[in-house]
Amino acid sequence: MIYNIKYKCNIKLNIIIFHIFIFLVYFGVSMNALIDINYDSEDKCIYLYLLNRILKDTNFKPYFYVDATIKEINDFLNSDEDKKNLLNYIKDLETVKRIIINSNLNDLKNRIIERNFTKITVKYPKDVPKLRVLKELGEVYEHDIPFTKRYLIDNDIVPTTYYYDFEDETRTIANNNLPELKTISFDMEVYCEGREPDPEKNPILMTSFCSKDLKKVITYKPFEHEYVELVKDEKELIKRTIDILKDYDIIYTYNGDNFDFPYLKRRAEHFGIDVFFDRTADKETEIGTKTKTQKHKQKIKISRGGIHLRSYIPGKVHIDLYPIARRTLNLTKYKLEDVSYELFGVHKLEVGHQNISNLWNNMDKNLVEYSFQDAYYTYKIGEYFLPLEVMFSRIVNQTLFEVSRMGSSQMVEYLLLKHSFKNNFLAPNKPSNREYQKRLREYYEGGYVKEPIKGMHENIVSMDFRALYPSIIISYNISPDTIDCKCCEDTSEKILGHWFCKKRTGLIPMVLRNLIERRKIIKKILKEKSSGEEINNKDKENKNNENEYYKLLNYEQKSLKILANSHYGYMAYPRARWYSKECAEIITHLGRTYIQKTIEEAEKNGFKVIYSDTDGLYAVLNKNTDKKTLLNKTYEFLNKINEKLPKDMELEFEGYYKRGIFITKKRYALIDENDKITIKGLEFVRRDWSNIAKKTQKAVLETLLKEGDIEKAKTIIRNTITDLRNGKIDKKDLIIYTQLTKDINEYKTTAPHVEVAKKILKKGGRLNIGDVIGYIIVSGNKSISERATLPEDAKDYDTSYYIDNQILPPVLRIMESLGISKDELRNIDKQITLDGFFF
DNA sequence: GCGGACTGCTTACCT
DNA sequence: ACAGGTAAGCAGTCCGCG
Repeated sequence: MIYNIKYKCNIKLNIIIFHIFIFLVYFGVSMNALIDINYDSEDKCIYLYLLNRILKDTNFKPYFYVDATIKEINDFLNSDEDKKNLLNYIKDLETVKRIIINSNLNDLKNRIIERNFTKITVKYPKDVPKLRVLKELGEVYEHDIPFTKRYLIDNDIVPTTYYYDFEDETRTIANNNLPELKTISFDMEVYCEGREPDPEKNPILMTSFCSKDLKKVITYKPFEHEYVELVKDEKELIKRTIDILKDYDIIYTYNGDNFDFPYLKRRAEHFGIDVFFDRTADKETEIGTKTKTQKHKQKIKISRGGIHLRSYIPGKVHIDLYPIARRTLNLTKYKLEDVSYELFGVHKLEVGHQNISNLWNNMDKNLVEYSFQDAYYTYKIGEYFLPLEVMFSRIVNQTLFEVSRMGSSQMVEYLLLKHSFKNNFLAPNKPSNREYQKRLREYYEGGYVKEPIKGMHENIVSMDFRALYPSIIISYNISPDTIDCKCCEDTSEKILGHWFCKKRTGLIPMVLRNLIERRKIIKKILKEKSSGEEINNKDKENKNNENEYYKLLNYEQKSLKILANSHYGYMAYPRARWYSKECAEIITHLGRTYIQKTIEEAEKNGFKVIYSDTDGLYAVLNKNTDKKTLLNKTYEFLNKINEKLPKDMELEFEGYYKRGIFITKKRYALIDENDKITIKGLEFVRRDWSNIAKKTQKAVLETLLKEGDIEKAKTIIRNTITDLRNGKIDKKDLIIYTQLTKDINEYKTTAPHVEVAKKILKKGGRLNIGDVIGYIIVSGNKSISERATLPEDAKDYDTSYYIDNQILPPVLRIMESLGISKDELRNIDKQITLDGFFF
């Protein structure tokens, strides 16, 4: 009820805010949101890129901390002539009180200590590394936080969020809306002859764009296609491309980080064109003084970030959707075509890279259509992923550009850095390489997995702990800054010999509680909404605004969940600043204790627990229990358990299933009342099995789960084998996909996908770590690896390999779990041999 | 010398 | 470039048999 009132207020408030907004716009003051931030080393200042304005800040200076007194620092720097030079870089030395975490658990001093450090403020970001020699005096802290990220943390600016008046110091957030960003997708076709295109030689043929109100393909050959804009030559094409992109805030690409932008830049340089993306309408304002200055130059920067490139344009948000798709979706492969099929169920036009030069030479307008479709789907995928990325950007407090390139551990780290700053902590340093190596060798036990009772079960219920690890962290206040605190040594219960502070909430539990509480509120609002959906009868426009509002809440809720679930893994991540193996170990230990206790209790209450993994379990009651009794007993049991659990922990009802087949740990299949089948771990869900093997397994499972008909299952297997023998199987269904997880030279063993990778390289192709390789096993008597062949080169396929190594093992494992003897199964194949004989 | 058992490396899944 | 737990395939080696 309370939330219902709140939600109604929100809607009213939104309307009021909207009117205020109109009022402010009218009188020349408008809400604004930050979309990017950049430090310009020529102008020596921070540029804040707002929606339609650039602000300049020359006041904020880089700084870091040293564990030494000002006098010690001065003496040190004056000790010889070389060091004296360093004094020039220092703008200010100041003694400040900060809280530091003592991470040495053998040291029985207090876990956290508040004491003096020297804050060293320098003139320019590049001066910080020069002054790192001060570590000879004492530990240096927060010296490696990038300046622009530091700016956002210290000034508490939430990117991609509307403020009433951005230039007002109090900076009040106006609403939850997505900023009105002008978004465009961009894609490029390049001339290539089978090999990887070379930017020194191969020209750009066309560039395509798609946005809300623009569909365009620029090229310099008169193709007949409605979207074509004809220019004189490649040089004009590049100029025009830059010109179009200038006026957008967000540029979506698919692999633009590593291909499109680096290539565009190289070609532009080749023609002597400057790759500047200044927006024509931009005005620059000095913070505080509000004086207009000269137009700013937004030049593209291609930098190296680990093994990958990053293509950054100051003031714009380049979102490369490829890495986002890789980590957000679980697919067999990740070409643009695969991702658009997954998200929209449509097959886009494909031409294959090797054919591009042909289509170009023949002036085939399919090339234009293909190119445009690339841009079109890139745009659609971009719009699909954007809201979630915006939410991450707001919660983590970093720009869209950065956040869209971060893994979850990095997001957690920036979230913690922000709260660490707010609470006057000094952030722990990243581990040295030596420390990293040491951490890599530290092992600890994870979740508990119960050996399943193999075979078919009926009337199954599943229950699981809601956010097990996060709730344990909060309940026990587990954090590197609360473990083994001096103040609670005598009063706390010991877990694996450790204990946690009872007087002060730790950094990680604090952050987690924030995330979880916010998510609870959102979930409640969304629940109220869906239950009140029919009753509400408002006019259309209001309804649309409302839906938008709820959609965003749903994205926020999702991002909160992802971030909350990443904290446990973060603490065990060897490169983490707030690394604590002890904390991680205790979390999993408590997790094991809780699930094992729950299993025990379930058994005591008449349940038979079929299977359990980490935070949940599947159970059945006696054979003849009907569904209603089962569910009643389950809820009764849940109540009983939840009464005993800490208040932040909860065992939840997950689902009811008619039937389930359990094969081994982590491998099982279930069917619910609506005949919806869930398959876990089996070959069907793995990419490194041929489609024919997966399809057969799925069909067998379906028959067994729906009808329990073993004979019918055998027939399916028999038919597939016959089809294989008769060569009736589509080539596509024979391809096996395997990911390349390291450099080709680092493999210690021969493996099919590695051998195929070598063949690709020989043909002049290029491969990256992470690429997925598809291959078919062709006939012959050499090893499987030697017979693994690129699908386009495969002339036939090895029937017996596909029968014995692909079709049979996955289905036979299922049949065996049902207690069918090996002898009986052998007959399946024999009968076919006979069939073949008689034909 | 032969063939199954075992081992190490590798991948992709589950939570 | 978030964790550990797990099954399973392929290549290569071991090992018992005779």
